[in-house]
Amino acid sequence: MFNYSTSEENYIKAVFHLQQSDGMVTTNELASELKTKPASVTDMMKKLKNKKLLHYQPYQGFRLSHEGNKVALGIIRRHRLWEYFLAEKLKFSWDEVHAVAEHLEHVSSKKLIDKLDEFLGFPRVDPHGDPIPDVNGKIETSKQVCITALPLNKQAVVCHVGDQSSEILELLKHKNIGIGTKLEVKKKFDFDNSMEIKIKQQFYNISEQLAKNIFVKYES
Amino acid sequence: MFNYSTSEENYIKAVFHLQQSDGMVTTNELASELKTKPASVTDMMKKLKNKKLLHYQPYQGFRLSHEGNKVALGIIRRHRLWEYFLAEKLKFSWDEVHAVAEHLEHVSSKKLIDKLDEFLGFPRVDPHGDPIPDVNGKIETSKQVCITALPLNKQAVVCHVGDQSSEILELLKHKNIGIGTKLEVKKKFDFDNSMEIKIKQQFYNISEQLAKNIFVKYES
DNA sequence: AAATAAATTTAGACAAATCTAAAACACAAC
DNA sequence: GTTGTGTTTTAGATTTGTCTAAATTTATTT
Repeated sequence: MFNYSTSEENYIKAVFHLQQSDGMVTTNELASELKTKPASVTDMMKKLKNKKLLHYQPYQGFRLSHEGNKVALGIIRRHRLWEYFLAEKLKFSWDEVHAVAEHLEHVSSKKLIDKLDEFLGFPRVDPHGDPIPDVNGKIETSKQVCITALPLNKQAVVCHVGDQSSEILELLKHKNIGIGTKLEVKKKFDFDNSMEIKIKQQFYNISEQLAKNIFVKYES
Repeated sequence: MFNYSTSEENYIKAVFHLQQSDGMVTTNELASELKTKPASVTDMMKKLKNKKLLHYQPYQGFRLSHEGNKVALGIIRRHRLWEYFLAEKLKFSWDEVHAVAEHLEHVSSKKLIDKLDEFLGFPRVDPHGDPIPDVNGKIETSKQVCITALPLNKQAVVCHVGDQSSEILELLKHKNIGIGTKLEVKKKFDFDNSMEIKIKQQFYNISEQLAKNIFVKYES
């Protein structure tokens, strides 16, 4: 409907992501997510409140309004479609798509995005397994499970990776783990919460930090 | 090498285009091209001079330095590759590509552009017939002729359109004129410099303004 | 060569987005 | 219920890009 600056869009997107887990988002959380200062966050939150994109009472944290959520889903749609395009058509590797998509997502032409969607064949998930909102902002919520909660010896398929930093993606590439990879948890160690998983007859050791970022669906 | 703001890039691009015809570009020319005020132009010219992208002595007009030209060609490469992508892959019509490419051109990832170029099959000209600079900024200069200078009854092929406004492109679409269209000038009228051209057994009347914007190559 | 007109530059102001440092607030601990 | 700590907000400054209005320079005309 309206157009927002690159900066506004980045704040909106960050609030959207943080409120998934936290419900209410705080100033410090947002500042560290966006690598900016708390004072800057407050300034922007006032602005977005004026534009009715979020609910915010001083000192009480914030969450997106209905309108704010719609805007966020639009940005996420653009981001994930570009990621898909970069990986699928331009053959970017898994860990490179995110950074470039961060820029492309701010080019906001509805027609561009809808035609891109069509050109790509209406993909449902991006290269990290995250669902892509459709034209109306509807997003698929699949019941995925973190491998820390997976029972032993149960076959499952990687469908999502939590973190998007190039560090984690580099590590996963090294261990041959990607979206669609079939795996089984063979052992869990209580000492450090690390685990051993099996992929194609090969065994790998996974740290707790890494495990927390790998999500799977059961084989269907 | 370095990164420039969207605003800086727009000024650089505009100077590049204006100096093709004029040699030396003036403050007012640039201001009207960019729909801004002369004072803003002066401010930006000082900045670009400091960055050694252009030659400029107060009151003497300006032209791009060697470095400035290289930067300009990079921007033009991005713009025209995106235009080609939009028209060829996303099926945008001729008159829609320019506006969207204006935004995409500012996403400056060398890898993105080089991979896009490869994906598109290294096209040589954009949908308006303008040549696309290669990775090294080299640009094809073809000896094209404006139809105002075309002898009567000589077969020629449209290869370029001067103006890029959606108005002119809409008009051309209506008359079935596009890149690759074969035409012949049948008559010129001295009164208003309008002319009659023939396309596929059909005759069309072309105003002086329009004729000045249509460029052709002779049939080969 | 002086006067006038046009183009260009300067000076000062403003909006957006950011920052630092100081003040205000919330809340847990005593 | 006062105190203290950490969080959040305010106040004021900065940078980028823009503008208006005034001053300056260049060009034109007589």
